[in-house]
Amino acid sequence: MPPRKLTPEVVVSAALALADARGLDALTMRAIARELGVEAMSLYHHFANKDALLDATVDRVYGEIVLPAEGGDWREEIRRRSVSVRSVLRQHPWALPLMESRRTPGPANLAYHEANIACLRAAGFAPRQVAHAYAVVDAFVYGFVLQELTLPFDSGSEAAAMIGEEPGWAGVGEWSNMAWFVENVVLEPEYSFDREFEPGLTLVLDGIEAMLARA
Amino acid sequence: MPPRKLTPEVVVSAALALADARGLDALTMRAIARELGVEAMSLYHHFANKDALLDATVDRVYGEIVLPAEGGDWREEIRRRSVSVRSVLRQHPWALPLMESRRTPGPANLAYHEANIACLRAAGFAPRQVAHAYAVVDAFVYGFVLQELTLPFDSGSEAAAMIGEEPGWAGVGEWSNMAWFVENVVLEPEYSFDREFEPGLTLVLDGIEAMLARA
DNA sequence: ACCTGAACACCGTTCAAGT
DNA sequence: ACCTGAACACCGTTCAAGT
Repeated sequence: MPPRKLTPEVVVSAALALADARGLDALTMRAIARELGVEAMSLYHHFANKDALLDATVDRVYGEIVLPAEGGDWREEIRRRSVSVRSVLRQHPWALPLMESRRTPGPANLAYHEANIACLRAAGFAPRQVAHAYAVVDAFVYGFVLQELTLPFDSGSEAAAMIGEEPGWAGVGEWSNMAWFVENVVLEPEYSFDREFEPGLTLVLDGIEAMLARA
Repeated sequence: MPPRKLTPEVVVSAALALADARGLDALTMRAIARELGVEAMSLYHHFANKDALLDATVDRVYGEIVLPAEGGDWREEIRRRSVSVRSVLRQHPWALPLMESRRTPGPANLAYHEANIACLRAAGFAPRQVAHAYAVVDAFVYGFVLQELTLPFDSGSEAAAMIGEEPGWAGVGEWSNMAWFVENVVLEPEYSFDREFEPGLTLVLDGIEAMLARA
């Protein structure tokens, strides 16, 4: 790495690239510094400590999310930004675990919240309706990604391989219902957990629409 | 700590208690051993490495979840287990971040999946309907807890305190919509993010019911 | 102002040694 | 079989020192 001038932005970029390439465990102060051709202690001139650097790195990830527009069709806007959240978190799978521990929202995080509230408010949602809608959509989106990232298999074929390994896994008895599920869903050639996202999101958006209609 | 006979179960109990008391960062092999009146290296006689110990500890948390019964009203069963998942994860706030990184489900985790599938199957769900319902409910529940644990404030009064600290936070301009939201929702005396759980869960369960009706 | 290098108090884990 | 103690290669972070 050429010794570019060290700024917080440059440090965060290096941290992001390192985490993407080698995972969260590899994200050490020494490793980030090495990537920048500098000593670990130099980073402390730009960030109070590692936590502050992680806060800034997480906020950079927030900055990649496509924000909903104010004044458009709220359903389409929220749908698009939900797809974007998922896509960003899949590009940086180390980021979600990190987000849970940070409690000091950065500017991009705040801008994200601002845009979402603005979108729903402009669409005529009452304050309480914004609270309900926002909570349930975000819960679904974050929770779905969390499941995706944790899943021990990505597709039917990988699941089949996993079952092949576990001796007697699909055997009747203790886990007969899982066996039934695997056989009739997971092993279907067109199955992929991925595909549960769209119908789930639609279900949630339908629910919000129904809530509006009731009011 | 009296030097009880060391077994995997005893070690996991110590790890759980330590994490509950002092958080995930305090959960080191040395600290767990100290709690048991033993040396760090003794733990390696019962677990291959720290990861294996964490796997077992996470599985113990899964074991605390109240499982849905097979044959009851699926809505009530799933509702109750969802409330239980949330309650367990709030008792062990360090567990959720940990779950994301573990990819080898333990026996309690498998039993949890088995019971959920059994419940929906017994209620007459087709395989594909089980997949949809399960994905969307779990996404909502895990995602909601994730938001709860990450939230920088727990109640309106804490939010008010936070806003008081940030100079010009509620000022118009850049974050006017957040200001509107805080004023009209967060600062309402009866508001608490907690309360979004029940309506959100109801919305999701209603959506599943509607899906069944359409089939 | 910005970066360094040695040092400190920690980690997880190895290995050979004790009982 | 089960536990120990020293050691190794790491951490984040301090501090005093360099430019």
